[in-house]
This record gives sequence, C-alpha cells and structure tokens, in this order.
Amino acid sequence: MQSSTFSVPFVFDANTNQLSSCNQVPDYISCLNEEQRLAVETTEGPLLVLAGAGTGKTRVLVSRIAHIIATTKAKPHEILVTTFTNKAAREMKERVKDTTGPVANSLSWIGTFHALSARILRNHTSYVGLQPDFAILSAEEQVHLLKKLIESANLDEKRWPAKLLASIINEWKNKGLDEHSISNLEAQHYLFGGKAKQLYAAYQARLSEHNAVDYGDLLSLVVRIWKQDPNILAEYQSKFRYILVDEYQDTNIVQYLWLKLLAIKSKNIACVGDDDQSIYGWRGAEVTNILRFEQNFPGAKVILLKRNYRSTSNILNSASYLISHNKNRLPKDLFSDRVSSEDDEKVSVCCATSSKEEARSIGTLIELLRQKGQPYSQVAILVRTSSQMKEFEDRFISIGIPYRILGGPKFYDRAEIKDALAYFRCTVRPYDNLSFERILGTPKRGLGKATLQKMHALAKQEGYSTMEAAEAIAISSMVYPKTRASLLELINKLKKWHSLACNTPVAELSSIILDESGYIDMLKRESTPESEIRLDNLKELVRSAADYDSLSNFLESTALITGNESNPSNEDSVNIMTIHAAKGLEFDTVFLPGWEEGLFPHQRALNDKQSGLEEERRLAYVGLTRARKTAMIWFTSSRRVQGYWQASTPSRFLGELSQAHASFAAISPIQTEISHTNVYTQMHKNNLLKPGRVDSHIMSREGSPDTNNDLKVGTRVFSKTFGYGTTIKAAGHNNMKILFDTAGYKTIRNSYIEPV
DNA sequence: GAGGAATTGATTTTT
DNA sequence: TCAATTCCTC
Repeated sequence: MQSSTFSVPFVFDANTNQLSSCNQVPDYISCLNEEQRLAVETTEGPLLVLAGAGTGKTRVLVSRIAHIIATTKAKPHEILVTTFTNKAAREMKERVKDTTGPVANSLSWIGTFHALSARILRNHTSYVGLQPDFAILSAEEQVHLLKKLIESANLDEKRWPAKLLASIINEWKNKGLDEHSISNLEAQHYLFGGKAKQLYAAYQARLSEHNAVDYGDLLSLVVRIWKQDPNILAEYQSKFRYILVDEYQDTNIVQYLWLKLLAIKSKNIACVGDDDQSIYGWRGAEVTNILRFEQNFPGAKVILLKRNYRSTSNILNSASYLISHNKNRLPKDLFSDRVSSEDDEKVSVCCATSSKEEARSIGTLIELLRQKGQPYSQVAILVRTSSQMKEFEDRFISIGIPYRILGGPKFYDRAEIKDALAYFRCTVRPYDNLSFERILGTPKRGLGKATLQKMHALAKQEGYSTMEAAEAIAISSMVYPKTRASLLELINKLKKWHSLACNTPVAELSSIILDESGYIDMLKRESTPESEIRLDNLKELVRSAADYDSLSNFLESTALITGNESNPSNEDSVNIMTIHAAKGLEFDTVFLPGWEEGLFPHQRALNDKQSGLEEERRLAYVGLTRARKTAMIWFTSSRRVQGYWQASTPSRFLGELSQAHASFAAISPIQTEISHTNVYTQMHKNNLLKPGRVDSHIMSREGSPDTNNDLKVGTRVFSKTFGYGTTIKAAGHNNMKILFDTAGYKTIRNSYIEPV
C-alpha cells in the first residue's frame, strides 16, 4: 500500500479544549483511493465499510479519525473506537499519531469493549451492587470457581465438567440473555438438568460476595445500566459523538446491543469488517451482526472496499473462488492492485507422505528461498491446530532454521507470573480465596490438600474467607504444630506486605514480596535453564510494575491486558502460528500445511453442522490471503493424529480452489529441486479429483468398537494404510506395535488392522 | 505430603 | 504420542 509519510500537526489544548491549525486540507486524503475516500469522508450517519482482505481497513479507520477531528467540531475525547485486542488499540493509536500528530494523545476512548466497559462501569458501581474496586475474574478463575461450586453441590465432576458449565454461562452472557433464559439452552438441559440454574445462581452470588465480575458481566452490566437508566444512557450518548468499530464481524450480541444503545442518538457509527474473515464464531462472534447491519441501523450507508493491495491476483482469485462456496455471506468482487507479472505465481498444492516429510520438504523450500534472498521473517507457516507446530520445530531445530512461535504461551499465562500475581493479589485483597489457594503450596512449605480441606470446612462453617479460616487454624490445635507454624509464618508475611502496600513504591514492594515469599529462592535452587527464564520473567514483571502508582492499579491493568508480544527476538526467523493468530498479518511467502479432511476442515467443526464448515472455509480464506507473493498448500497421505496413524484424504477445500489460479500438478521452479515429492503420483493415489471423501471408520476414533483384542505377538496382519506387517508387542489396551513390510514400525489401533 | 506410576484425553483463544 | 492429571504408595 502507499507509503507516504506525512504529518498533520494538530494541536489540542486540553485547558481550552481547543484544536488549532486544522483548517488546512489534510494530506491523509490524497493517498486514499476513491472507495476509501468515500468511506473516510462520509462522517455523518451509520456506515458499514465492508472491506475485503488486504484492502486497507486500518488506514480507513485512521484517516477517518483524522478527518473527523479536522472537519467536524468533535474533540478527540468525544470519539470512541473499539478494537479487537489491546494490541490493535495500541497500534491504531500509534498510526493516528503518525497522521494527526500530538492530538492522538487526547484520543482517550480507544480500546477493547471490555476495557471501555470496565471504565464506564467503575462510575456506576453502586447501581449494580458493586464496590468501585471490583475485581475482574479471568477465564481460568471462572472455571476454578465453578469447579468448587460443582464439588460443593456434590455433583460428579466427570459428568458435570466445570469447563462446559463455564462455556454455557459465557455463551449465554455473550448473547445478552438473563438468568431466566438459562433453562432454554439446550446443552445445559441434558447435561446439567435442573442443576444448571442453581449452579449459576450460586456462581453469581459468589461473584458479588467477592465484589467481582466476569468478562461477560463487564459488558452486560453496562448494557443493563444503560437500559434501566435513560439519564445515564443520555450522558454517554452525548459524550461520544462519533463511534468507530474495527473488526465488526467479530462482535457478539451484547456488543451489538452496547453499540446500538450508544449510537442510537448521534447515529454516527462507522463499522469496519469483513464477513469472510469471521473466524471467532466458536467464542460468540455473531456474523449476523455484519450481515444485517442495514436493518439494524436504518439509513446505513454501505461501502465496499474491493481493491486489494496485498496479494497477487492468483492468490486473491484462488481465495475468492474458495470463499464463494459459502452460502451465508455478502458477495464481493475483489481485484488485485498488483500488476500481473512473471512473479505472479499460481497457488501450489503439494503432497507429502507424512507430517515428517511435510516438515522436511517445507524446511528445504525455506532454505532455498533464503538462498534466493528471501528473509526468514517474510516466511510464515500457518497451521490449523497448534499440535501441528511440533513437527516443524523439531525439523527446524535439527537443520538450524531460526523460527519463532507467535501466539504461543502468553506472558501473563506463565506459571511464575500467575504465581507472582496471586501473591500480589493476596497482599492487596485478603479475601481473594482463589489467589490464596494458589500460593499456599508454592513454594513448598508443607501445606497441601489436607490443610486446605480443613480450611474449607471451617470457612464454610463459620462463613470465613479462606485466609480467615487459615488464620483460625494457625492458632488452633486442628493441625500439627509444624503445619501451624508454617501457616502462621505465611499469614504474618501477607499482613506485613499489606501494611507496606500504601507507602512503598510498587516495584520495590513487589520485589520484597517475591523475595520474602521464598519464590525467588525456590527458582534459584532449581538452577535449570528453565528456571533462569522464569527469574527473568519475574524481573520483567517487577519492571513493568514500576509504571503504576499502586499495586492495586497494577493488578487492575493485568486483568484486562494480556501481554501477547511474543518473544521479541530481533533475529531473522520463520514465523510459525495458527491461522487464527495470523489474522491481520501478511507475509511474502505462506505455507499452509495439513489440508486434510478431519484436520482442515477440522472434524469437530464438521460435526457441528453447516455453519461449522463455513467457518472453516473462512479460516482457509484468511490463511490464503495472508500471502503477498507465494502461497503453498500441503497435505499428507497419512498422519499421526493423537498418537494413531491415520490415512488421510485431501481437504475438500483443495477441490474448491480455482483451477486457473492454483497448480495441482505443475511444479514451480523451486519445487523441481525437491526430488522426493512426487506430486503426480500422490494426487492420483489420494484421489484428489474427488476431494472430500472421508473414510469415516478411519477418521473417527470412536467409529468402530475395538475388535481384535486377542491379537498375539508375531501375527501377520494387514492395514489399509500400511499394508502387510507383523505384530511386535501390545501397546496399551487396544494398540499394537507392528513392523510393516514397507512402512517400518508403527503403533496403531487394533481396529485398524486385521489378521491375515 | 511428596514422588512415582497409571490413566486419560487431546481445535481455534481474547477479554 | 505425549503431556497433564489423578492414583497410589511410602
């Protein structure tokens, strides 16, 4: 896309609330194409910008913010912008700064729905029976809490999994339903029976006891306040004169209600999104929001961005043809801005015999690309499931290709960070039971299950918090003196830190806590490379704590911000990530391995009716459109899934690529250098002309009952995948290690082989 | 309560 | 297969 660097020097004086030097015709307009300019200049009334992949969505939003500030009388703090992640919000703010100058600093309402809602909710806590310092429950804590409630309701955890209950509650909150509708949810009906409603009531009661909300509440409470009190709503309606929404296809129903209430007065709502890139349906995103925009916001203008600046026409056309197989979408006609030339390669489809070979071939290709001057960082491997990553890691380590995994374990997900935060939270809020239970046994101090059980019993009996119960036990004779002393020591430390909290700098306080708790010592004693990293992470945590003026403010920010900047190594390295994590990114070369039925589209999505398949197809579309110049799709003829070897059928999506823009058999110049990939033979062998044929008994693990349990060692057997072989030894209940005549040693399910 | 053995169960993931 | 969890023993 155009790379003009310019700056419109707006100055916003917060004292006088005046914006100066904004009467010049700003330059940001001139670098937009006609479609984009229309989207930027239509500042009044509801607007939907339907932007295909690579059409400059963010540029439109950024320019629009600049335009609104320049041409209307709106102040930056009267503009509300929602983004999908915190990271996107930061990046958007940076880009606005590049375009409008220092005025971006006054753009204070830009962030995720959750972050914005938390701010709004803090002003009206009494309205919904909360204290202003309410805590925000993380997903993990939510499951933990539900687990405990299920336990105390004497339900069998195996049959009533907390995770399932959590997903039901979340789904239902995302849909903006209230407690009366929980009984309508099909899933809870047969899984939880009448108990779900009780469990939910207990859950919500526990939340308010703890002065906490979960992520769903954050939004729905704001919606509830706005619905119930017209005065409060009116206040926000006039406060936010312009509303901009990024990634509109990923909003859920509550977020729609939220926007609708807020925008109903000014009608100045502009949403940017692409229905074809909606890949988060499984967590509540509602594509219908974008499909029905014109009905939901009467008088809406819809602008389609069709000019794609990213991909070559072969890639774009393949992707467009693929996505045209979806029924539930708004048709678009994207065209590539790139002048077709010799390096407009077709999308190539290649086959390997196993995931190992797949990784080996792709590794070789990457090395060749590198020799031809392509930096590693311009190469991405986009997988459907994270389990596919390991094969590539192994291979890359052995041949020395530097790589990085994006969207891997997040900083705040690391055990040591969570432990540290749990210590901090106990210090600040002594009634935080979850955190207290987390720190009890880390580092080891002779406190465990038995002691915890006693605390629980006492807490329940006396209505204490866990820490109060611990204190009572520490001065009673309910436990051994050794346990008592250890417990007392912990409690005294927590009390000491609590008293330090108000007049000690945050960074100092946090390092005192980590030190005195023995946590640092524990890691130092380990002295493994692993523990070195952990110590570094803790140092990093202490460093970032220094930016806050109180420990509780620091904790507040960590509840909403998950640092997903993955290891910012400056080394030129290949990017490995899931397709989900690749959303919004682009690379010169993209490898898409594992296009096989059952893996991509994923079996779980296939079981899940038509909408599941369509979302998988959108995912394929997103994957393909990440590529600028080269896209290479791979599939294998057999793959080890969950430890078992399975014959695989090429993905039905391969048959949905446009023949004119994808080459199934034609071999690109680089590929000819790989001798062991015989595309032709494999294509025939795998019956690629009829993609989508699934051998259901092979793909599904539960498909057929396990027979052949009486197989003896040394028996000759036959497998559809590997041919003839001899059993070597039993491996677990229903598996056998077999030496195949041609395929070598494999461990497979007994049901996949038959004696001959 | 700690540590080793056995069992289980495995998309995608942000706030 | 492989990691996480639970079970079992000392």
